[in-house]
Amino acid sequence: MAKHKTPRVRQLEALMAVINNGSVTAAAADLGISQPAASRLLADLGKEFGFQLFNKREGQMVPSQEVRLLQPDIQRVLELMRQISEVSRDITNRKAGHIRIACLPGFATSHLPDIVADFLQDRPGVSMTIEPDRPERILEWMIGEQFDFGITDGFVGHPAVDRQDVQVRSVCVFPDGNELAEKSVISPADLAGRSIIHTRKESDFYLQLSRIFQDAHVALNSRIEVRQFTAACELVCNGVGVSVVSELDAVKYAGRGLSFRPFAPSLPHAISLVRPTLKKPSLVTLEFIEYFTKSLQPYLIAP
Amino acid sequence: MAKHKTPRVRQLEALMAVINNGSVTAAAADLGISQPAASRLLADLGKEFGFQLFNKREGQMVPSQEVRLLQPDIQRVLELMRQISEVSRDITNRKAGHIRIACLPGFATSHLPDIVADFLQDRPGVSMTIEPDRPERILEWMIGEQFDFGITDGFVGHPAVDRQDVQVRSVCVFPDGNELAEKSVISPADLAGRSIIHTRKESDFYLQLSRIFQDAHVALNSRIEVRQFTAACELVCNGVGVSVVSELDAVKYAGRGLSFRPFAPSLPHAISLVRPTLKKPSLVTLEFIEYFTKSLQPYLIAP
DNA sequence: TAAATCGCATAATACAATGTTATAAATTTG
DNA sequence: CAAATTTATAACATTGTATTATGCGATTTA
Repeated sequence: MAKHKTPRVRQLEALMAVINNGSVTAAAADLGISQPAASRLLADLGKEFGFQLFNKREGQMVPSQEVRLLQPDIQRVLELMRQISEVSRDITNRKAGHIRIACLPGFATSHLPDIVADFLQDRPGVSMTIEPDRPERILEWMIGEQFDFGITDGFVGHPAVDRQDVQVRSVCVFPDGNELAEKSVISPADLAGRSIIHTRKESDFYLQLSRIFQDAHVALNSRIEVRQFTAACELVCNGVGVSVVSELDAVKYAGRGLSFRPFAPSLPHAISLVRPTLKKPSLVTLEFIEYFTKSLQPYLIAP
Repeated sequence: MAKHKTPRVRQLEALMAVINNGSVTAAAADLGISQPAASRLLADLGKEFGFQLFNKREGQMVPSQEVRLLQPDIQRVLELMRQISEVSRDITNRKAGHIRIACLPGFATSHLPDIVADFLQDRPGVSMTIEPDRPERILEWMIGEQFDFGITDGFVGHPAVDRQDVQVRSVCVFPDGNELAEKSVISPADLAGRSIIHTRKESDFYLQLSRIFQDAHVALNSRIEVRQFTAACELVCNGVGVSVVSELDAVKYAGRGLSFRPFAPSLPHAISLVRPTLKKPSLVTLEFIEYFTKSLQPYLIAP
C-alpha cells in the first residue's frame, strides 16, 4: 500500500496565495514570507502531488486544470482551519461554548433569564440550554452529568454533586395601594386575617412560614396554594391576597401592580447551586456560575 | 492584532485519535508513532488552544466540552485533507479530472458516446462536458480555450489550434435484403438510378462524392439532403434510398435494418482532431485523446 | 542585439516542528 | 500496597519551513 501522505496546510496556503495573487512573488508577500520560501513550498507540493501546479502564461501563473479540480476542497480546508483557530481563541476568551442549565421552573421565568441575557450579551459564541423541572429530576441530571449547572432547593446532598447553598431574603408582597405599604417591615401579626397565598403545604418554605405564624400566635389564613413564587405574585397583583415570597421574584413584579416590604422574622428561601462533582466544568461554565452567584448577592441574607 | 496561528494538522490528527481510541497510548499506536510523540502533540495543542483538551476519568481520556465544540470542524478538516490527497493521487493516475469536448453533432450521437462510456468505465473520478455544434463554433471554442478537445471537419487551420487529421473510410449503406448485398465492393455504377441520400451540397464530402460519380459517368440521383450521416442512415433503414457514409456511422446501424459494403473509389471522410495550442492539456485529456485516436484506427484509410 | 529588469528556482544554512528512546511520575488494578 | 499500565518529561535525531545569496530564463529597454 502506498503512503497516505497528506499535503501540509502551509503548502496549500501557498498554492491558494499564488492562485489569488497571480505570481509567486506577490503570494510570498501576501503570506509574509520570502519568495524562495514560497517557491519551495510550491515545488514540494508539486512533487508530492505529481503534476504541474501552474502554467506560466504571459508572466501570469495560471493554475493548471488539475489544481482547479482540487481548488474548492483546498479552499474549504483553509477556511475550516481559520475557523478552528478562531473558535479556539473565542473559547479561551470565554466567548464561546455551550452551557446546560437545569433549574426550578420558578427560576426559568424570573431571575435566570435576566442574568442569562446579560451574560450572553458580549459572548456571541456562547449558547445555552435551560431546562426547568422538579428538584428530583435536577438531581438525576446532575448525577448523570447531563447538565453543567443546576439551581434547585430542598437539596439533600449526593456524593456526585457539588453544592453551594445560598439563602435568599423573603419579603411580603401585597397589591399596590394596600395599607401594608405604610409599614417598613411586615410581621405575621400584620397579616392576621388576610388571605395568604403560599407554596405547597409539603414544601420546606411553607413549613417554615407556618412555624413562624405559629410562634407569633397568628392564624395563617390559607387562601391559595401555588407551586411557584411567580404564580403567587401574579395572584397578589390581581388582588386575591398577600404572600411571602423570595425577594428575587418580588423585584420582578415590583412596579407591575405589586409592592413589597421586608418580612420579619427572617424566613430564608434556601437555594442550592449544584454541579456534577466529577465532570470538569468548562471555562464558560465556571464563569457563568460565578456570574450567577454574584447576581444573587444583593438578595442574600448576610451570613 | 492577535497572531492567527492555526494549529497543525498533525496535532488535530492526534486529538481525534485520542478521542476515537480513548487513550494516548492507543492513539499513538493508531497514528503509527511513539506514545511520547503523541503526548507532546497534545500538550502543544493544549497550550496553543489555551484550554484543557481532556479530563482523565477512570483511565479514559474524555474530551472536554471545549474540544467537543471544535470536534465537528476538526473532523471535516481531516476528511477534506484525506480527500485532497486521494483526488491528487487519482489525478496522477489519470483517474480524476474534467474534460470538455466540442464535436460535430454527428459525433455526439454516434461514435463518441461509446468511446466516452468505455473511457469513463474505470475512471470514476473523471467527468466530461460534450458540446455539439457547428465547425465554426468549435474553432472559436478552441481559440478561446473553452474546450480541451474538439472533433470537427473542413478545418482550415489556425495558429492557436493544434490539429491532427484523420481520414475515415466511407462505405455504401443500403437496407437489409437489398440486392447490393451480393457485391463485395460497391462502385458508382452500382448505384446508377438509385435514390441517393447525401449530405449538404456545399459540404466537402458531397463535392467529392459528386466528382466520383461524374468521373464514373454515372448520374447522381439526389433524393434527400441531410446534415448528418446518422440521419442518412436512419433514412436508409426506412428504405428511402441508399447512401455513402462514414464507416463509423455505418457500423452503428449495422444490424438495425441496414447493411454496408466498402465503396470504391476511396472517398475519405476527413476529420480533424483539434486542441488549443497554448493551453496545457491535463493528463486525463491527453489520455483521452490518445484513447479516442486509437478507437478510430480500425476505420482509417491506411496512409 | 546587448543590457537591464523581472520573476522564479536553487543552494547553503538557521531554527522550529516532529519524531525517536530512555525514564520518571502518576494512576489503575489485583 | 505492589504490580501493571498509562502519561509526562528529557535528551537527541530528523524533517519541515524559514532565511539570505545567487543563478537562470524571459520580457523590456537602450
